[in-house]
Amino acid sequence: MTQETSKSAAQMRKGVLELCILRILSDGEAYTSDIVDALKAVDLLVVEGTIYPLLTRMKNAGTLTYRWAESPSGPPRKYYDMTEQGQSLLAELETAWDQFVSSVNSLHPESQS
Amino acid sequence: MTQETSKSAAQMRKGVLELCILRILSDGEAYTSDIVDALKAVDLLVVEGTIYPLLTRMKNAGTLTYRWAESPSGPPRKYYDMTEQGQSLLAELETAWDQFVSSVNSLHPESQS
DNA sequence: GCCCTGTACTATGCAAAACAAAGTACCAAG
DNA sequence: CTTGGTACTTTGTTTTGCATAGTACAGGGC
Repeated sequence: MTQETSKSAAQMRKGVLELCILRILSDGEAYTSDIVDALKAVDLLVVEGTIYPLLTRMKNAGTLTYRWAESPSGPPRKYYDMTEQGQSLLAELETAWDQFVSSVNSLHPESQS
Repeated sequence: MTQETSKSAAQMRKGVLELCILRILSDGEAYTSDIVDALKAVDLLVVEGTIYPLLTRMKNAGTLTYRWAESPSGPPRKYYDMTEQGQSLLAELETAWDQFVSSVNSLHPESQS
C-alpha cells in the first residue's frame, strides 16, 4: 500500500467507524481495547487518538452508555454498550452504508466488471 | 434520511470521491457537469464547492489532465481525462475500496446476516 | 449595444473526523 | 518505592466535503 492509498484508506474510514463500533457492540458490551482488537481483526486499523474521542462523542450524543469495571490485572476499564437510540442509529447507518456501497459500485467501469 | 445519517453519508463520501471520479473518467473524458450528473445518477450528491477543488487537487497531483473546449451554447468547458498515473491510482483505489468494504462487512452482526 | 439568464469555473472559510503526540492515572510485580 | 504495562484524556494538526460569494462567458431579448 503506497502512501497515497493509505491516506485514501484513512479518508474512507471517516463516517464509517461509527457504524463499525455499533456493529461490534451489537454483540454485547465491550471496552476500548476489545473494540480496537475487533477492528484490527478485520484490517481496520484505528488508533487511540481516534477511538477515544469517537467513543466519547457517541456517548455524548446518546448513542452509547458506559460503566466502569475493575480490570483483571490493570487499571479500571470503561465498558460501552448501545442505548436504544444507538440501536435506531445502527439500523439507519446500515441502510446508509448499503446504499452508499451500492452507489459507488454502480459506477464500476463496464470493461472491468 | 435524518440529519444524523445525512451527515454520516457526507463523511462516508470522504476518501471515495476520488475513486468515483476516476471510474467515471475511465469511460472517457468528461467535464465537471458531466461528472456531477454521473454521480447524481447513482445518488451520490456532490456540490460545486467539493467537485471543483477536488478536480483541481487531482490535476495538481498528476492524476488528471484537462483541455479547454468550446461549449455548444455557453462558456468554455474544462474536459478532464486520466493520466497514466491516474490509471495506476485507479487500480490501487479499486483494491483499497474492495478491501475496505470487505473489512466493514466482516463486522456484520451474525444475527442480521 | 445593454441587460438578463443560464452555465461554468474560482476562491475562501467552515465543519467534521481521523490521526499524532503528550500527558494522567491505575494496577501489579520486583 | 520504582518500573512496566494498561487504560483513558487532552490538544493540536491534517485532510476533505460543504457553504458561500464571486468572476467569466455565451446567447437571447429589448
